[in-house]
Amino acid sequence: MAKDDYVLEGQIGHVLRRAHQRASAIFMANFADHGLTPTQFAALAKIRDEGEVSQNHLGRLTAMDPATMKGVIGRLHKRRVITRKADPADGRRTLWRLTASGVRLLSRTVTVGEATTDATLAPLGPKQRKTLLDLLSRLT
Amino acid sequence: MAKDDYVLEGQIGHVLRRAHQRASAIFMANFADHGLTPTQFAALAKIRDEGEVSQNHLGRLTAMDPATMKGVIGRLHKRRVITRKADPADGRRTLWRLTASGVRLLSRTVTVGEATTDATLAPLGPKQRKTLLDLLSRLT
DNA sequence: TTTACTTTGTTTGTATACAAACAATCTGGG
DNA sequence: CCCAGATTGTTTGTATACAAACAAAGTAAA
Repeated sequence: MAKDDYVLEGQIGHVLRRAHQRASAIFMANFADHGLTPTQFAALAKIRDEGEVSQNHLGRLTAMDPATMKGVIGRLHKRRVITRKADPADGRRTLWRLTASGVRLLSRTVTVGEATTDATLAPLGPKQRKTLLDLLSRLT
Repeated sequence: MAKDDYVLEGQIGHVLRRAHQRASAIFMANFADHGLTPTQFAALAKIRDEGEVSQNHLGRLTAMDPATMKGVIGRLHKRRVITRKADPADGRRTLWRLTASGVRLLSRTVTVGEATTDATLAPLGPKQRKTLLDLLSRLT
């Protein structure tokens, strides 16, 4: 194998980047009416799961950098779908929770999220979908 | 299945995002000495494959938006690993090719790229790697 | 040839994504 | 109690990523 036989399309990083691009595009198309990005939706869903959660902890749950999390939280807050509260037990923490509007937005979009996964995985059969999810999870 | 049974970890978009994050992190660690990002490396490799290529066409080959391509090209140009040339046959086009320095940089890093793919796929066996690549390719 | 459409590259604006440095706060060990 | 070290959130800077709007240049059809 010569040094210059490098084929971009065989590199897992490149293939992952393209697959993620495609998934994001489908997501954005499906959520256009709701004005939510994939990370914003992920944050909303996790906040609901937790009920109340600090900014950094939410970042860990959704795999977002603290700096990235700040931006995502800021935009959700500006839209009034989440509210902040000081943590009485820890002066450093800000606790976030859904507003009534946020609860409505989320319950309105959960099915859209599922449709998005379905559309993204459309080229694969049920067994292959499971295999893909499984293999991808193992990379983490 | 109730509306609020949405599990973030089962959404293909989220799983792809995390896998891509991990692959990028491994790439950046491996290429730290060479100061190349995944997209910059992809662009270099494709320019070498093509010999000479226009900016937009390179973008299609590497799956990059024209606006994104401009930034990537600009940074590679600033580093003097690629040079521009007007296309004599089409006044709109800018043709890009590797400089001698770019050729050296690429031949020095091809093995690093392969090591990166290998490290990223480390949790999987040979057969599983092939399956993953195949399934991901089909999503595109 | 003239007009309509397309392609190429640029610019602006928004949204991740992360490194690095920082202040405020909390925790555990002595 | 005190202090070293860790955690939380912020800020700055760099690098994708893409929508939208645009000017310049090419193409094809009438």
